[in-house]
Amino acid sequence: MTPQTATATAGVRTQRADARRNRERILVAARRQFAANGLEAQMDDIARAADLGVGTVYRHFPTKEALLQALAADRFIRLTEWAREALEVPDAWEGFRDYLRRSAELGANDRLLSEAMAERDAFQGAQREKDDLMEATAALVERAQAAGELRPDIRAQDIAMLMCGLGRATGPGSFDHATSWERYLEIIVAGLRAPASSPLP
Amino acid sequence: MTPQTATATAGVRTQRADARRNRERILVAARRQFAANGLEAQMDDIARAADLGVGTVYRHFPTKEALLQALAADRFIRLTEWAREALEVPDAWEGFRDYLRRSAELGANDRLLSEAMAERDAFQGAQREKDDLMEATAALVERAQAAGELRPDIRAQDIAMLMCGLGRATGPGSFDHATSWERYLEIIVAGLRAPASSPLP
DNA sequence: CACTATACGGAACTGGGGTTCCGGTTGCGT
DNA sequence: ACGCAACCGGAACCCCAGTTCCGTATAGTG
Repeated sequence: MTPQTATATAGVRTQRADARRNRERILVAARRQFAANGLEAQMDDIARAADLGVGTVYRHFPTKEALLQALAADRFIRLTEWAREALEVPDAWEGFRDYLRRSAELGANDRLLSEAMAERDAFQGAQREKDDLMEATAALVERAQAAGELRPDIRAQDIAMLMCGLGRATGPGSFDHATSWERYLEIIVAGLRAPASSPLP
Repeated sequence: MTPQTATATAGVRTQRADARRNRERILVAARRQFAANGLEAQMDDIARAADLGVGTVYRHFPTKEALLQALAADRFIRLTEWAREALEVPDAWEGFRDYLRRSAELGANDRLLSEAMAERDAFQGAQREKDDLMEATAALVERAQAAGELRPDIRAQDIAMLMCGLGRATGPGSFDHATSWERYLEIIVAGLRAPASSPLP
C-alpha cells in the first residue's frame, strides 16, 4: 500500500506535504507574475518569487504552457461562478451589468486573462472551463434580453470578446493604464443597452 | 561634388537606385509580415519576403525597432489624413463615424497598428506622428460634440483606446477573427452616441 | 533512528531570433 | 570601359528564456 495522508480523499495520489505546499506557492507567485507581465513573465522569475528553484517549478508543471493553463482555467472557473451569482440577482439588467463590471475589473488587473483569451488556439487545455463560462454567460445574456434591457442581437461570444478587448486595452502594460477601465466599460454598456438601431453584421 | 540623381530634390542624401528600390521592397514586405504576425514577425522572414538578405534589411534599418517605427509612423500619418478628411464631411456625426469605421478596419487588418499602440513606452520614435493624430482626432471629437451628436465627456484619447482595443480583440491572430470587427464597432458607436446617463469616471 | 521514495536546487544545455561582419557585387560618374 | 564607393548576402555570433539533469536534502514510515 502506498503511503496516504489522513486528509487526502480517496483516489488522490499521495504527495508529500512540502510538495503540496510548494505547488500552492508556485501558483500564487505565477499568478502575480503573469498578472503583471502577461505571457512573457519568465519561469526563473516565478521560481524566485516563490522562493524555489526552477527545477521545482518544472516538477509541478511540466511546461510553462501547463502552468499557464492551470491559472487560466482557474480564472475561467471564477468568472463562471460570478456569472452564476449574477443570475441570482433579481433584476436581470442589474445582474448582467454587475457581472460585466466584475469581469472587466479582473481583466484590467490581470494581463494573463485577456492575453490568454485573445491568443487563438492557445489554452485549448482549458476548453471545458471555457465552455462552462460561455454557457453561463449565454444564460445571463438571454435573461437580460428577455427582460428587454439588452440588445436582442447580442451573443455570449460578444461579451467575451468585448471584455477581452477591454482588458487588453486598459490592462497593466497598456499605453494608458492610468485611465480607468470603468470609463470604457461605461461606454460599452451604453452600447449594449441601446435598442438596435441597425442590426449588427 | 557628391553624385546626385536627377530626380532627387535638393538636400536629399544621395542614394543608389537599387538601394532606394530595395528600401521600398523591405517596407512592403515588412508591412505584410507585421500585419499578419504582429510584433513577433521575424527579420529573416521579412528579408526572405523581400527577396533580400538580412544584411540588406539591417543596412536600411539599423534595428527591428527602427523598422517598426517607420511602419508605425506611416500608419499614424495615414490615420491623421483620414481624420482630416473626415473633418471636411459636412455632417459632423457622419464624418466622425466614417473615420471610426476606417480606423477600425485598418486596425482589424493590421496587427502592427493595434499592438504598437498598445505597448506602453514603445514607439516613442513616432511621437510626433502620434501627436498629430491625436490633435486631428480631438478636432473631430469636438466637432461631433458641438453638433450634439457625441457624448460630451468623450476625449480624443478614448477614441484611440477604443480603436486599439477593437483591433487587438478582432485583429488577425485573435481568437475570434471570424466575427467581423464591424459588429463591435457598431456597439461602440452606439455607446459613444448615447447621451451621458451617468458621467464617465 | 535508519531507510528510501520523493522532492528540491540551480548549473548547464538548447533552440530560436536579433544582430554583426566581411568577402563579393554593382550602380554610376569620369 | 574603368574604378571606387556604396551596396548586397548570408553564415556566424550572441543573448535570452524554456527546459533538462543529477547530486543533495527531507518527509514519512517501520
